[in-house]
Amino acid sequence: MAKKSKPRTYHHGDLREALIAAGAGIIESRGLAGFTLRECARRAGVSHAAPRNHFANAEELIMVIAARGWEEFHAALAMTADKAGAAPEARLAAMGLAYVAFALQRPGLYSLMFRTGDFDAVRQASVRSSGLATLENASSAGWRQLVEAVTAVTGPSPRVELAALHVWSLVHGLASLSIDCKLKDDGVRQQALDASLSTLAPTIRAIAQGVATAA
Amino acid sequence: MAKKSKPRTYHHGDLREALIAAGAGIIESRGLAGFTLRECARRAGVSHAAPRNHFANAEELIMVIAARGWEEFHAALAMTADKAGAAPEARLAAMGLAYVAFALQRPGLYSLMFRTGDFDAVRQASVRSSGLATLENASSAGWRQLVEAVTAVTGPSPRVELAALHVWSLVHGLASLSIDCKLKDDGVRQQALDASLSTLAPTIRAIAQGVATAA
DNA sequence: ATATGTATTTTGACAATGTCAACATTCCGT
DNA sequence: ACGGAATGTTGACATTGTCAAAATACATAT
Repeated sequence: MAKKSKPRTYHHGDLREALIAAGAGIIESRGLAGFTLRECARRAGVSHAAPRNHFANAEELIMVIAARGWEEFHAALAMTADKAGAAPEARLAAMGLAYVAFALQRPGLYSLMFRTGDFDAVRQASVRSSGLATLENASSAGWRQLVEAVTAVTGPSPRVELAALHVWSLVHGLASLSIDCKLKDDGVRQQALDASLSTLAPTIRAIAQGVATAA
Repeated sequence: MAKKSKPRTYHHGDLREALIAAGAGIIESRGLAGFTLRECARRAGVSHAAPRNHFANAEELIMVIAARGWEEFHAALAMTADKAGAAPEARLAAMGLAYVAFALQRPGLYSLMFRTGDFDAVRQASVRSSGLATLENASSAGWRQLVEAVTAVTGPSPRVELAALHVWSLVHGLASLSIDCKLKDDGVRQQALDASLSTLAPTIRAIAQGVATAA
């Protein structure tokens, strides 16, 4: 009498994953504001207090979902980086495109990933939630990935991180503006993204070298 | 028996403004997640259902607070633009600094302003809430302001809006990353902002002209 | 294989919240 | 001064997150 096709470990199949999936679905369709622990339980076919055995509170489940988002995100970017050739500039541009594409394909998840979370409250209760440690791991792994791609373009420099931050701000800003409906037109967004990415290489070289580009 | 020192118009002083102020205070201190209509009422010293006479629902009050945020934001940027000299590049850089400064000084309000809101649901009930129309007004006024400042640097071009979008993405991205704690170090942020702004002029000229900058 | 302990789930409860309807109070124009 | 309209209060209801206690299914030791 498990849910469907998962006569897994215990009583009900593995509820933990079911709850994560349910929560992710809610967040994708209705956004974080529509997230409800009881609705997750309903979708998983269990009683309203069942989630408590797997997550100390609602916030913890949300954080685990965010961590999964980071993992997926990181994996998508890594795949893009692999597929793209070795040409540094093209690779960086491809990653920028993939970045924004991911954000627009899963706006709810992406927004959640960047939400100011109550990390401390969660760490306190995160002994059992193995997925939580990966949140900062996946996040910082993505950052290293970006720094690497930028370094390939600029060459080594103590200011590479500033250049990488420039790139990150640019793509994150464009993605956020698009998601938050401040930028509605798809065509304009595509043009803006292309334009920004095509001018990226000289800019980050200038930042890495610590001088302004020549006008 | 009004609240404190405002024997204003009606029964209780003007509750509308008191609720807006209370809500803004909550959002600044505890974030949008900590916002509660009943807490607003408490802070204003009225009963829990009193807000209903001024706002159809909680969302409407939130939207009005966001609209006020946009007005303040727009005013702050306009003042900066006025103070800065006529030199286009310096003016644009000053606006960028002011932009990020505002976002960091009022992170709760700034985040709220960029939240994906349920505009339609509010418009439906926004007959009486005069402040709501200003939300999109102030937002688009800020946009025009930015396009103008960018045009002053690039000269007129059909692609000016793409360049302006580049600038907006950059500062919004940096501000968002800072607020969301993905960028913790203040010194690094300041350096990154300086670096990005100092390379801005050539980049947006390149975008406006539709060609990549020379490497 | 059976008994016992443990992990998991359910049930029931409580406080807090948003929203509504009915009622009470205050204000304003006539 | 009076009556209607604006404003505020009270009480209620459904929903939610969280907790404690009881009930259930599983796993392991014997």
